[in-house]
Amino acid sequence: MEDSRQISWTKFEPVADVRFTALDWRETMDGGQAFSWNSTGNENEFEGFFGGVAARLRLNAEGVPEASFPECLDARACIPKVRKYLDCDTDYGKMRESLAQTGDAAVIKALEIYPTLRILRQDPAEAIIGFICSSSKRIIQIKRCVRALAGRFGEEICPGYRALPTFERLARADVSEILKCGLGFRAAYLSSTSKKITAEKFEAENLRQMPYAEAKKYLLGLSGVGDKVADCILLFGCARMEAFPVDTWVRKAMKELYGTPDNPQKIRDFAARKFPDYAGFAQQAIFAAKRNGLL
DNA sequence: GGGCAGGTGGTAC
DNA sequence: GTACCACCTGCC
Repeated sequence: MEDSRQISWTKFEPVADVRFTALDWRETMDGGQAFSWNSTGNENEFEGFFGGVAARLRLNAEGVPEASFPECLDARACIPKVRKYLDCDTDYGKMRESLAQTGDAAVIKALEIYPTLRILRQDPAEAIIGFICSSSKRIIQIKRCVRALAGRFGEEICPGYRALPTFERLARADVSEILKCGLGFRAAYLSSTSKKITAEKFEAENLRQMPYAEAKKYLLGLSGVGDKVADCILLFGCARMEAFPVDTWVRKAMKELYGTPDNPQKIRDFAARKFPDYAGFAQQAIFAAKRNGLL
């Protein structure tokens, strides 16, 4: 984003008739769902990209999300994309009601703390890239990798602004080039996965339609994608609310809250039973609350 | 300066 | 099936 100041931006305008609390907004944009957003320094304002769109997103005084775009983009065409990205057309009421019906104290309290939390609808392909980078890394480091990959291999969206690269482009790249983006041992994973997807002509978008089990099985066949990363891709890249990514923090939190054994498979089974259909959304709320010391 | 991080894959029982 | 441990790199 270092060049972004050189381009001019359109006026901020509302994205949709939805509201976020400031806490929920920051949690949604900067809580580990996506890695392409960075704070602009202004309160509750982020700058980044998704798909072929670069944008600045912020919350206005009423809690309504607003967007601004580089002038080279057609803002009229971008607004609906942002609306979709923020999952504004999904009614979260039903999901929340279903989770409240479980009577689980932790999820009920977490949903009260985060009354307007949403799950971003990222591209599956972007989620695959982001979460392959994520293993054993902190969010700040993952963001750097993602930004470097875009800078080095991505198509230009606007001068100084690049999208995340396609798998075709990454498949052509030498691993040593990918390494320069700070991926470390994940560079080989990303290279191998890009080559596999390109060779098979697999469309990551298909993951959205595939049955959950089938989509997960496919993802597990990719290099650098294990259970946790596969579930992150399914939850944040395919809006599959039943996906329940189990990382070290979730393991700890689940043990504390429910006394679950320290076994990812058992934790997933437990969550699926406890929160039918929406385990992933429940986790996002519970885990955010836990991580921020609010639960 | 050593330990460890929002895991995965390979190997050894 | 389950239990380790190496793997890059950067930050504490």
